Amino acid sequence: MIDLRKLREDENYRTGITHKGVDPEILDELLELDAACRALQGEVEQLRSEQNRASKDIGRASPEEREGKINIAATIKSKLQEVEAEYGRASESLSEIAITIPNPADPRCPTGGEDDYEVIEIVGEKTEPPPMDHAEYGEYMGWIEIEKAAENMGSRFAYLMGEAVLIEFALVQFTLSKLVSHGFTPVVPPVLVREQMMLDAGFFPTDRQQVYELAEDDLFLTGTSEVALAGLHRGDLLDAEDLPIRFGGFSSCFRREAGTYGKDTSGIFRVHQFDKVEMFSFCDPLNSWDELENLRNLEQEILNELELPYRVILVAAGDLGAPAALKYDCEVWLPSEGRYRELTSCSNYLDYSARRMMTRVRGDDGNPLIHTLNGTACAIGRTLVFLMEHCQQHDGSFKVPKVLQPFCGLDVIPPPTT
RNA sequence: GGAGAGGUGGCCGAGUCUGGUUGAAGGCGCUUCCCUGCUAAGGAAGUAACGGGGUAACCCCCCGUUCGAGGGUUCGAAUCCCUCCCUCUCCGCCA
Repeated sequence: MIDLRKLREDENYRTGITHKGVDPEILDELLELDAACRALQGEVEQLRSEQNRASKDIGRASPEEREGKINIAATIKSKLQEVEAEYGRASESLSEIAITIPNPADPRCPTGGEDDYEVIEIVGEKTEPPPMDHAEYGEYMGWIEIEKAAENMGSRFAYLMGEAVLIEFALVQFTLSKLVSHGFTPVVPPVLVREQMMLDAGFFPTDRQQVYELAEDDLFLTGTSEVALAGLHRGDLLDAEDLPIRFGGFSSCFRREAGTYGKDTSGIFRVHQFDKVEMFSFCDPLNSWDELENLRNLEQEILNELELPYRVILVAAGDLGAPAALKYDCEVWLPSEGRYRELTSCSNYLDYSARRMMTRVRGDDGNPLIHTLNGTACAIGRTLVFLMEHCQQHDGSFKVPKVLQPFCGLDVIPPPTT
């Protein structure tokens, strides 16, 4: 959730929000409600103070005096109840709007939408399309079973099979061991969370239609382990010397992919379920921007070691998710499509999620909210897509990237003999 | 799924039956000071968070909220009532 005080005091904060495409009128409305709320809060608190005094007075009073004093307190109470009801209504409509306001975009974000990204860095060479795209190759190698998945589960599901599974686990081991060496604690988090968790992590209400819901149990399947990881320090007051606290979460991820009809329909580029290793950092607000660069460096290191050609872009304000203030995407060259496609990303949420989570750091001058950051270490399914195209040899064999070989015991996987 | 017990400040733990200066005894821990050749022991004081407001600003002051969460009863709730969440014990079931 955004910082209402900053919104009314800091012009830059406001423009950061409008850059995300929020109508300024909504912000004005919000500020009016906020002012009204605070005024009412003052009234309520003053009346409550009077009432508290009156009640305490009754406790001290002699039995003869009580009747009269109770009457006095009762009239204060009825007045209080009126104002309280009004305040309740006001603050409810305030938070109803406030929760929908995205975190302001950082000034470094390019303005505009999806196509207005800024290219930061290009690594490696664009390559020619291989004989088969990943979907064809996956079927050829017996790694991806889509037809049976479609019959059993519907569209956008796949069985991952054979050596692809070994490579998946090699990717997990490879990235997790790298993260551990950088001070990340590995986590296998629950993938079902309560609605409150979704709200507090900053995913609801904006992304609600992307999430699978188990209505019977008021639980939601997470689209990324980030959601559960964010809750790992709910309500905690942390010591600065313990920060940053870094977690590497491994989990399956579930996405409804609503509104993507017709997009990426072949293969496993975009499916309802995939596995992912995610980085998450609880960071001192003083150096969260450095931490973002750390996460980006790690992502690039992983791509470098997998020998994938990619570019890094700075995502434009209008294309950021609600909680992100700044986001880098690493886009890998997909030869069959002749374009870069998103594989990993990292972003700084600043205090947007921490505000609802009430995760703070002990300070000399108050206890400020910590900053949370997250980044993809390895989106496994999609990484396999890129590997299937880049490591595919002309004889149909698959050359396992060097860094993965120790983790799966494979170097060159021959094509099927039949 | 069935039966029972319980959730109080950084931690432990009273208070709940019998509602009233209880933001909450006591202990531990922590901070500062004193004592001590050093350490240990001992003595003194302090020690929650969040929100709103005052102030040029604050280490300052005022007010409010918080005893798992949300409602209710009452002039007044940690204490009484309802709903929910969580933890523990026993039984059942189970990877």
